[in-house]
Amino acid sequence: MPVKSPSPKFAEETRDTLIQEALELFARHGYAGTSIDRIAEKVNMTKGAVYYYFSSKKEVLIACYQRQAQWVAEAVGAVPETDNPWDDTLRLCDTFLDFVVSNGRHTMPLQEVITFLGWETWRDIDSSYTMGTLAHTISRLQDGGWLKPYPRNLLNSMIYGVLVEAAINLASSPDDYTLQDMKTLVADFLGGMRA
Amino acid sequence: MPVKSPSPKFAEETRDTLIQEALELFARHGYAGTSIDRIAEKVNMTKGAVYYYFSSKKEVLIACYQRQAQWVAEAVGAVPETDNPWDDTLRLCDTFLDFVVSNGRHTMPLQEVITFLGWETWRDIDSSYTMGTLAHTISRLQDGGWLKPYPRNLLNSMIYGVLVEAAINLASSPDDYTLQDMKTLVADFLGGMRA
DNA sequence: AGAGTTACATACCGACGGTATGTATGACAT
DNA sequence: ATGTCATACATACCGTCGGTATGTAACTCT
Repeated sequence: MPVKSPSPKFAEETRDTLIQEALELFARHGYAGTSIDRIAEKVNMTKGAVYYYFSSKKEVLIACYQRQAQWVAEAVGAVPETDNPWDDTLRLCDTFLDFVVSNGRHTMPLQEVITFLGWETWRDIDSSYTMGTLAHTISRLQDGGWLKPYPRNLLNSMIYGVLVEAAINLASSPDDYTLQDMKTLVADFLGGMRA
Repeated sequence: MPVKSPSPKFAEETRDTLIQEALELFARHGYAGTSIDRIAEKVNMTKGAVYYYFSSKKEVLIACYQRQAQWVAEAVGAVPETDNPWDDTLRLCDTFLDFVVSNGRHTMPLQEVITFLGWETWRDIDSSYTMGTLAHTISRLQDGGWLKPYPRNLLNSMIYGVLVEAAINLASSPDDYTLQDMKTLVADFLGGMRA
């Protein structure tokens, strides 16, 4: 069997495609339903190669989720900031839902990531991405006195939680309601917390 | 080795303790972290015995979750119905959160159940228990014109989703906020949907 | 040209989900 | 009393999977 040239350039490339293909398998068949062997097979390698790049299956999941979180964060981070933090927050939520709906087939369900990574690890990763952006907007709301005086962590967790919940429902629902229905409900949810 | 008398009375009893012990192991060590062998060991039996009562590990999970859901449904179903559906709904939510907080150590995280059973199976089970009770209250709200005109399934899914999200956060949060904080937020969430 | 590092492949282990089969026990019909 | 049959398990085994240890070809550097 021919082996690729041992240059760090090729190695990074290999690692990159590894993450990409693993993410697709995780998204389609779930974490438990995707074996390392199958990931390796998809990139025409063996299990040993995967374990050369990642020390465990969990590490593969982490890398995949980091990439996924980065995508979401890029979409959400592209929302421009105006002088009205309330409208900014609403647009951020809408953008998040738009992204998840349009990319749902190629992303891993958050609940699964949380289950297999554990709550803390997940939160550590996510706080650098989408949750970070969201927390910033929420801080603007709170500092501007737009919201009732909730504890900060409660706000971040639950607003993000509602968005995640909305995303999951949109992804798995029949055609009982539309994306617009969901956006309206999320907006009303925020409205209920307004000072 | 002595074998128990093959009477259906003993068999039901055995199945019952099997569910009980499995539920405790699932709650403490998670689904993936609990092997059938370990469940069998805890009831002084072997794997074969477990597979006599359940056709798969998933079936064990289903049985355990049904029992857990029944407990929650009993607590939530005990909330009396008054002529004010709004207050009834709020009390139902509070009762749900109370129960989850006080029994959190002995119950399986919902996200894990959803992950391993799949969204549809979970919903099929849950609709007979807590979600059923909740749907009834929500229908009263909607029929009484208390709520904005959302699609029914959207309401049920998201309100329950928020409760589940709240429960998960309460179970895994540090002491950043209190149960009362969470109840206030949930109440405000419902307030945002008021007509 | 030899030594060391890189980028994999190969072979193997233990744990686990699941299955097939054996078997002691009691119920029941004769 | 005895044979038959279902019950309630135990035992033994298989395939898969996560993980590890080791081998090895290719390239780099001296």
